[in-house]
Amino acid sequence: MSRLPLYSRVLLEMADQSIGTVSSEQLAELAGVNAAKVRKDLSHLGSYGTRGVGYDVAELVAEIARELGLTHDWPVAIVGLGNLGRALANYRGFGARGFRVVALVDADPAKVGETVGDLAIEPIAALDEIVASRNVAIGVIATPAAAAQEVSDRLVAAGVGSILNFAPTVVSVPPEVSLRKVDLATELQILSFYQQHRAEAPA
Amino acid sequence: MSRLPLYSRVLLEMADQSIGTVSSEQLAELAGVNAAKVRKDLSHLGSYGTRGVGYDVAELVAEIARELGLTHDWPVAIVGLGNLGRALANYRGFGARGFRVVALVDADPAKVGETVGDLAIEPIAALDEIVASRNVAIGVIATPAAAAQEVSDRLVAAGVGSILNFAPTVVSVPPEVSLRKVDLATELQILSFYQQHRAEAPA
DNA sequence: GATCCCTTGTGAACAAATGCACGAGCGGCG
DNA sequence: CGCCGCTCGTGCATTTGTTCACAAGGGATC
Repeated sequence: MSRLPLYSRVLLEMADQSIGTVSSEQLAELAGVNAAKVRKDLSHLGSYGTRGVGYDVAELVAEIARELGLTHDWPVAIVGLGNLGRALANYRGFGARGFRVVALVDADPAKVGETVGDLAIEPIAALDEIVASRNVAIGVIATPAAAAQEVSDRLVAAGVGSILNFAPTVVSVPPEVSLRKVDLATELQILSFYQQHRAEAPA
Repeated sequence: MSRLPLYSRVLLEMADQSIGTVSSEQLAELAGVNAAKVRKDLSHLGSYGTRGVGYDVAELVAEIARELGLTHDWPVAIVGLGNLGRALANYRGFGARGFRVVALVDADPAKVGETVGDLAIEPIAALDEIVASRNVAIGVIATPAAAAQEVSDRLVAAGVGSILNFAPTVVSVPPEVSLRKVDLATELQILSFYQQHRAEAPA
């Protein structure tokens, strides 16, 4: 389920505060979801709770990390070093747990060679070689919309298994490749939608 | 529905190409969804299609824009001018359609006064006054996780109607305020999840 | 103006996700 | 050692969202 990362984060905070045990009720409260949902989600991982007591925080953190595949590093490549790409490259939380940015790629020859964070920007022609030699598993697309599909195709052809798309356009990938998208414009428009409807029909 | 922004984008591209009319089938293809879903979504806006022909692109664009509240500008304030906040402030697609960044706010006195894009960073103490005088409708939180809830509370207290949260933490808002979140870490972890499970159980 | 083709709009089947409610089982207390 | 209170795990009802299938209806052609 897609709520596991959320639980993971909450549980890590609890572990920092040396909290040893947590009930589904507390976890639900902190994660902003229903308690039954928490229990159902966690029961899919197997049975890690103790009736009458709750869940062991450390054990649950470990179990979720294992389920999410966070026990080993995933090499990440960022394609497109415009505003957003640079911000992502410098973003610390990125590498925080399990994700290591191992390559920055851009199509603009003027940018190639430039250093962002502690990596040099490489040309897109080298993409195949980079993905293969550094075992890149996840490709991040931060290019303009027009380039997104082609970059995606090249990443997939090079053997990337997952793509995170920030470009404001629909990209298609073969079914065996995972795709997630993050779209600022869409998010804003959804907020605008609610705002608009509140204005039209005030409570 | 949350698919309207997607349709809107596809339709705008079509309008650029001087395409006058579109069937639900075509639109579905380009948006990567089911044709029946497109029709059902659009039927919620009222009846704007012509049987046997399809939908008029220009008319549909206008109708969706109206529904989404994109016919007038929404003033946006960005709080937190770290890596991500700066990228957002410089992001052009932001202001592209209906969203105008009217204020940049940061808690760090060292940053106040600095110019990003064409706006000066203002102190967080001025938040109330800024929101009120500039009619800020949407607040964007790009602060560290620890500050997110407090910033959110202040934005809400100041009268903001919608919040877009980029900080990797759960923030709660009163029910009359809309909240969306964008969380890079979560997206990566979801990709990691699929990657992990593909590795465990290869097709 | 009648016929035919095409696409919409929608009712109904289907599927997925959510939430409730309660039985099962563990720990603590007397 | 038995009872009691607490919390997990889960079957079931309900809601929400998706998909199918088809009748209704517009436009073109003759």
